[in-house]
Amino acid sequence: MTPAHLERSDPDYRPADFPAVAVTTDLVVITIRDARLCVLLVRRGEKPFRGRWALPGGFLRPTENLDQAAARELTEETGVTVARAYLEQLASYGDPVRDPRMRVVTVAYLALAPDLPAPLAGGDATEARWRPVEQVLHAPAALAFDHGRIVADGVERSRAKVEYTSLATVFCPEEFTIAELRHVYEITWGTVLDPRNFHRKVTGAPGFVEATGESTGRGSGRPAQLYRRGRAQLLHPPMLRGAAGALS
Amino acid sequence: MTPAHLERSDPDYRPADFPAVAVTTDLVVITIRDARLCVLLVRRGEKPFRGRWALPGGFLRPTENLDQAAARELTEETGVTVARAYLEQLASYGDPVRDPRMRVVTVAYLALAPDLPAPLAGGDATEARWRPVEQVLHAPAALAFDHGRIVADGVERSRAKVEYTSLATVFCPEEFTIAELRHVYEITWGTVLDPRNFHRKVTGAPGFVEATGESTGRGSGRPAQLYRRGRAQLLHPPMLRGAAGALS
DNA sequence: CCAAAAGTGTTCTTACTACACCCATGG
DNA sequence: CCATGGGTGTAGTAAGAACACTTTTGG
Repeated sequence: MTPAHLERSDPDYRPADFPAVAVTTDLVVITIRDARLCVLLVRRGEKPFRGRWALPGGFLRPTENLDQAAARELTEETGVTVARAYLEQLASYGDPVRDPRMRVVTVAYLALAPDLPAPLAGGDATEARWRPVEQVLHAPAALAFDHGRIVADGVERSRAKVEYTSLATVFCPEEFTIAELRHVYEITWGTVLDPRNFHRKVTGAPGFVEATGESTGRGSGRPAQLYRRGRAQLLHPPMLRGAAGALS
Repeated sequence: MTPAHLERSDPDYRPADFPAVAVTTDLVVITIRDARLCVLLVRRGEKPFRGRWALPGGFLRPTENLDQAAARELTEETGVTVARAYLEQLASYGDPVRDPRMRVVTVAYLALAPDLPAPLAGGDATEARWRPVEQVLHAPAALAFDHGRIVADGVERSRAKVEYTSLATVFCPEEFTIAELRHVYEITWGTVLDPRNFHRKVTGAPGFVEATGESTGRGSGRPAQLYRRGRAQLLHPPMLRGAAGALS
């Protein structure tokens, strides 16, 4: 078989005729701020949808793959490195009329990050801001393009993933208490969990969290132990959010 | 705000300069044949990778969205309509050198279908065939492009989805016995399940299956009741495949 | 001492496991 | 009658739900 680099240089190998498409990556960056699930939005400085809020994103560059493009956008928009956050591909969106200029297919990524300093403005965004996801879910058409739908998909994925993975810890600082971790679940799901059963479940799940030995005295009441995230990626059995597991 | 059709015709609105990308959809069509999980492959009639086995797929057309492109490919390659099968977006793959001709981003779809007549050849495929997924997972590099990786991702998604959805029924004919449904799980997961507990769990899960009242006498032993798939999409609680739930 | 939050012990209940047992048909 | 697979009953066990109770701090 002919090596790839030879084939690439041979013009006969080009596909006959294909529709011109632009590919972008868009980011659904989710964090917890002021006890609310928030998503990062930027205000568009260009047409179309100039002045409307949209997801951060941009065109795929020639030499980078999809994951690299998303990681680059994340760092550009938030200053956060991939090491400190979590990034995974969400889904692709390619309705023919989703962008009025031309055919654009976007590969959306979901990023989960701890509470961050105020977001950076940059690129074609005149402004950047954290917005509570409830506002977006309630009025998805307020965002540019189909970004309201993408945010909804990202939030749904987040809510599902914290159930059976240890991802809830990426919303917490480096060291955190069990109560702080519980608040992450309560905010993500909009439920109230029993602190006592939650504590037992989290500390009993091997590799979920590991104690630092330190404790914190902030606030009233008995000081809480501090924990770091453990090595486990998956939770067996998962956390439960439904009728069961939640307080009535 | 300016209507979309006006913006589209205004050349000022075009993005300055974006890399030329071709977008394709590829299908991971999975079925059960001869008690094995099988994936549909086509033999390539064109360079690159001429003569190698690959996933069915093709270029996105100007007026269709991603789901429509995948549904069209599915019907073209298998003759199966979307109504009879299950189709969902799997993931997108966009490594810069995954196609030696040019930059190609593919949006892969996962299709689950009941046992089908011999697949159709068509398009640029000289031949089409069902191949046991184990062969592909064992030697992913035997397929063209990165299709081995895509198949692996599709199989993993299938195995996970039958756990908490009622999707296993799409592998069965219109009417099926509980034992046939159990075989779907056993083949998908490569485990052996207790027939008695499986029967109770499936018939006890509301909306999973509904009895037709008919029964079948094929084979020896007591005739089995026939069931149709129910309306439920999700299984609460899920089927279990791990150490628990399987026979030793 | 009291309020407040952290953390433990214990009972109740659900749901899965394992397996004995009965049912209905073909040969 | 026996073999074969379909289907039910039931005791044992793992894990969640609910909640009483103890611990440790600040005021």
